[in-house]
Amino acid sequence: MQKPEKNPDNGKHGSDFSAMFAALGDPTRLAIFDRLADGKPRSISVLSNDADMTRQAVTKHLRVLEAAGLVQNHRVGRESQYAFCPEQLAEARAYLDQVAGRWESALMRLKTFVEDDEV
Amino acid sequence: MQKPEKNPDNGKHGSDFSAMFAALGDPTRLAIFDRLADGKPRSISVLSNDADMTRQAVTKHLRVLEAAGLVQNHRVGRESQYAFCPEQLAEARAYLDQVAGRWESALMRLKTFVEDDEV
DNA sequence: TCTAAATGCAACTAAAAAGTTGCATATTTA
DNA sequence: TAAATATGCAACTTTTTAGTTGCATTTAGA
Repeated sequence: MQKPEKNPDNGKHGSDFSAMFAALGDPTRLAIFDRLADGKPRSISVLSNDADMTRQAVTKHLRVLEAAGLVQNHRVGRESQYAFCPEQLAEARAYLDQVAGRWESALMRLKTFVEDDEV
Repeated sequence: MQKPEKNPDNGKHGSDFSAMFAALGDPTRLAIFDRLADGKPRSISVLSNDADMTRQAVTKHLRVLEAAGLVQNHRVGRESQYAFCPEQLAEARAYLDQVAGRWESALMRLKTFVEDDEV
């Protein structure tokens, strides 16, 4: 069987969100993101100190988080500080809320249907 | 520089959540998950019909979602139906809410600090 | 100014993920 | 029962990701 290639449409639902979830989908990155949630910006060196990997690896992770819009970077002196960035987090939450909402609605419709059927 | 290996501790924060985010971090999987949120179980064939890839690829994606606890599977006759599973979604939402809460608290403390300083 | 600290860049390796293909098996249904 | 449908398993290729290493550059400080 060959590659089907059916969908000529694009855009729609949460296809954009997958990149953000992917960014959070690595334990190291999630740990960094979690840590930065206290609002204090931290340099690459500081963030590397308690990671079990090299500074370069941490740098790459930070760039992935930055590309996903989850953290922001700005250079101060010789160091590069990364800080929490709440907008994308809000988007992710809104998306998951929306999915959960659809699920709840579906449940509700089912319940109503069953009740109507029982009368 | 060698592998640092600093952290002998384990567990704590959101390290478990990274697997779930990783499961949602693929566009195909997120699309499937999103689609199943209407509560209707669907067979592998049905889900494969509008994916631009083979049935086997979709099967693998479904197993990843299942391993993450995001969907459930049960065999009916010759077909294998996958259905939405809300528990893990709730966990993800709760986790993101908690992170957002920490961020808000940090903001609040900063605001208070600045105001106190201005008096 | 000379050195140490913080980072960047590029090339590389290794491992995991995504996807395909071919074939076998179970289940409907004509 | 024979054909068609739905799936499973295993081997394989390709692409991406995670991580390291070596070296160059920039900045802070003694």
